Amino acid sequence: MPRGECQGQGWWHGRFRGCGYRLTIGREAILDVLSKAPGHLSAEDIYIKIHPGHPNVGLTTVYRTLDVLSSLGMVSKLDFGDGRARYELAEGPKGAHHHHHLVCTDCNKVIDYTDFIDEEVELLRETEKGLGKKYNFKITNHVIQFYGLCDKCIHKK
Amino acid sequence: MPRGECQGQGWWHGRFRGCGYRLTIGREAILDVLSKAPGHLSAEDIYIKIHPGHPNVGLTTVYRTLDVLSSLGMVSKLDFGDGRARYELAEGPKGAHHHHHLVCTDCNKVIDYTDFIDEEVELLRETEKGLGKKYNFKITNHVIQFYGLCDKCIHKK
DNA sequence: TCACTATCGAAAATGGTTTCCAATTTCAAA
DNA sequence: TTTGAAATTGGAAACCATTTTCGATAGTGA
Repeated sequence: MPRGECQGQGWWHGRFRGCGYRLTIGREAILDVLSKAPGHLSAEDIYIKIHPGHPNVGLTTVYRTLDVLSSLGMVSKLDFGDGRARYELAEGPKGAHHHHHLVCTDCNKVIDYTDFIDEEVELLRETEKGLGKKYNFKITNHVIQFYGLCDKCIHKK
Repeated sequence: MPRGECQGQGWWHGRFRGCGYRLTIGREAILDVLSKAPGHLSAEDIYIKIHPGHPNVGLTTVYRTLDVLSSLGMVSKLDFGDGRARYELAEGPKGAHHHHHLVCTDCNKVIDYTDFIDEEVELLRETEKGLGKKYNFKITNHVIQFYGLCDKCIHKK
């Protein structure tokens, strides 16, 4: 994961070139899938979705690209505890679709919630600022997840 | 992970028995290590710490026990994104040592912070309540983590 | 004592992710 | 154009934390 730094603004194509990366067919295809499918795709999900139209894009490339996208801050890598990373397009803490996650520890169902987001984000922003200063961290991302049992799994046995 | 349900109160010994589990030497040793060492131990860390005094407790057992402890809510399973789970004794959202995490995505250094915890916890409690009701979730845990670059890694090229 | 489980450790298997490598593509400078 | 260095690629093999399997042992209640 070289050339990590480069959190500029701008988007997609320009962003890539500006950081010395090339926006190739494969990468575009991956971004395309991510922007169309509703969140939480695993590397394999993406690979499978891409394969019909781009049979020559390998799983390795998907992983590599997700890594790059992630280091550019364009994609968020999520972990719901099932041993398989998920990815979703990042939209910044103030983006219209910003959400947090509610994860069932039994069936691994994931609910995106946006309720309370405003309050959370506000608090988070302050916290981020304070922590960044105190610990000399350059904070780029946050994860808020609630774990528990979903409707079905509470009653299931 | 059988017999999942059993989030009673009480602690340790009584808690085990009450749920049909046995509190064996190995399990006690694991709880002991967790309660003494400062948080964030991986399964292997625990295995290594235990081994001198309990050479007959295998890594498998450590994993199994952590699983049980986790399902009993006595231990929190953490993920810092380095592909290796960490565990720490759970203390409940209101526990004296409750903290959240600040993770460097470059060197994987983890800082426990307690600043802002009060505000966070308060908001969290409300959110938890609201979400639980709205989505019919029985929320048992939450994760709040900030990711970024630590002091050293910002400047390290 | 007698079943009936829970539990055990070691070894093997699993499976997501990374690494390796040789071939290909891209792009800017000549 | 041509050219060469750097970026990128796919496939196979490696990696490695975690799980599963399996046969054996130990607790527990009757």
